[in-house]
Amino acid sequence: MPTITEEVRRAPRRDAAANREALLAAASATLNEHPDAGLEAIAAAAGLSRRAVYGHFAGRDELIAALIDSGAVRLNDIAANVDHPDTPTAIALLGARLWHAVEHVQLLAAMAVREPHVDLVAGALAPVRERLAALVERGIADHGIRSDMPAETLARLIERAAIAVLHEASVARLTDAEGHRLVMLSVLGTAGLGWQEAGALIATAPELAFPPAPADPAASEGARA
Amino acid sequence: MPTITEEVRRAPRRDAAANREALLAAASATLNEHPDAGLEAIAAAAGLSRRAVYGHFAGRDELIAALIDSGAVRLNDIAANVDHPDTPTAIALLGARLWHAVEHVQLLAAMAVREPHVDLVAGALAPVRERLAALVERGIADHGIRSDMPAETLARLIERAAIAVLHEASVARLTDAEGHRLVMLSVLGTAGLGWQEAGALIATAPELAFPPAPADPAASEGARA
DNA sequence: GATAACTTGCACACACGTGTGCAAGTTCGT
DNA sequence: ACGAACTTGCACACGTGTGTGCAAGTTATC
Repeated sequence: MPTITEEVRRAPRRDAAANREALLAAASATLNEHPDAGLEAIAAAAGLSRRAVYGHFAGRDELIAALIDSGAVRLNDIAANVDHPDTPTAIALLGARLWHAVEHVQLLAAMAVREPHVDLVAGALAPVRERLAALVERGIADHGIRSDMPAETLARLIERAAIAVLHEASVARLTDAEGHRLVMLSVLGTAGLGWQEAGALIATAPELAFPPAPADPAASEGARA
Repeated sequence: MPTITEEVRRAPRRDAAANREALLAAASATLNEHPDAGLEAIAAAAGLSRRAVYGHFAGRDELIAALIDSGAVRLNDIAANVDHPDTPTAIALLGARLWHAVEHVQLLAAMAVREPHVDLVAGALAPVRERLAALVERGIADHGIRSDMPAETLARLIERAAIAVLHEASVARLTDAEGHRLVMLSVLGTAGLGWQEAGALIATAPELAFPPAPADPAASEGARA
C-alpha cells in the first residue's frame, strides 16, 4: 500500500524517464548545430512529437535551463578538481580537462551568446570562471604568467582563447589529441608564455600528457587498465 | 530636356539618399546592441517608419547585405594597406588598424555567427582573412612567429584573439588606447611571442605607437599636427 | 505653387514558434 | 488483460516579425 494520501498511484513508467533523457540529449545535439532550433526539431531528433515535450518540461525555457545547468554542474566539477603548484601548468590543465567535456562546453558557449539565456549561463558557469580568475591572480602574483594587463581581462581573454580552439575543432575536424594540445598552446600563449616555452612545458609536465590521468584523488593508482 | 526615353523624370530627392544612410547607420547601431532587432526598431532608430524602409531596400536581407559589404569594403581596404618587413610587427599592425574600425568589425563579427548571414560575411571578409593568412605563412617561414601548428589554424586563432579583445572592450569599457595595446598583445601572444617580447616589440616599433600614423604612402610626412 | 518624390498609417496576408485542450491511440507495469 | 502512464495528432489562441497595397499626407525641387 503506497503512502499516497488518497488513491493507489502506480509508479511512473520507466520509459518516461528514458524519453526525458532522450530529449535532453537530442536538445544538446540539435542546439549545437542550430542554436535556435525549435521544439519541433528537438522533439523529432528525440523520436518524439512536439506535444510530448510538454509532458516532461513546462516549456522550452525549462528544457534549456535543465540542459544548461546539467552541463554547468559537470564543468564546475571539473574546474574544482584542477590544481597544480605551477600556475601555467594549472591553467593548461584546466583547459585540457575542460576540453574533454567538449560537447557540454560547446553547448554552453553557444547559449552564452543567445540573448534569452546569457544570464543563466553566466550564473551557472560562475564557479569555473572564479577558478580561472583565482589561478590567473595567483599566476600574476608569482610571476608565472604575464602581468601587463588586469587579471579579470586576462582571465576573460584566456577563456575566449579556449573557446576559439573549440570552434577551430569544428572547422578543422581536430582529433581529441590535437584539440588537447591546441587548447593548452592557445591558453598558454594568451597567458603570456612564448610558444617554445609553452611547448617545453607541455612536453615536460606529465599531467599535461594526452591520455590524461583522472582527477579523482583516490583513483590515482587503479586508473590504467 | 533629360535623356530619358519617354517622360520627364525629375531627379530623386536628396533627403531620400540621406534617409538611406540614416537607415544604414541606425541598423549598424541597433544591430550592434541587439543582433536580432526587428525592422521596426531599426526604422525607429533612424527616425522613420517601418513602412519607409521598403522604399529604400527590398527587405531586411538587402538592408543587412548592404550593411555587411559596406563594412567589409572598409576592412578589406585596411587589410590591403598593411605591411611591414618584420612579420610580428605586420600582424600587430593589422590588428591595431582594424581596431580603429571597431564599429564595423563589431557588427561583422556579430553577423558572422548569425545563421542567415554566415556565408555572406565569410565571403565579404575573405580578403582580410587571406591577408592575415599570407602574413601568418610568411611568419612561419621566416621564424618570426610560432611554427607548432598549421598556418590556417593559427590564422583563425589569431582572428579570434582579436575579436576577443573586441568583446573585452564592451564589458571593460576600454579606451581606444587600451584597446589598441590589448589587441596587439592578444594577437602577438597567440602568434607565439612571449609577453615581454611582445611588450618590447610594441614599445620599440614606432608604427605600433598609439596615435597611429596613416596608412597612405603619400601622407607619411604631413601626418603629425 | 505645381508636381513628383518620399513618408505615413492603416489594412491585410503569411510564416513560424510557443503553449494548451482534448479525444484517441499505444505501451508499460502489475 | 486491465488500467494507468505516456504519446499522438489535431485544433486552437497568441505573439512576433516580414512583406504588400493603398489612400492621404508632407516635403523637396522644378
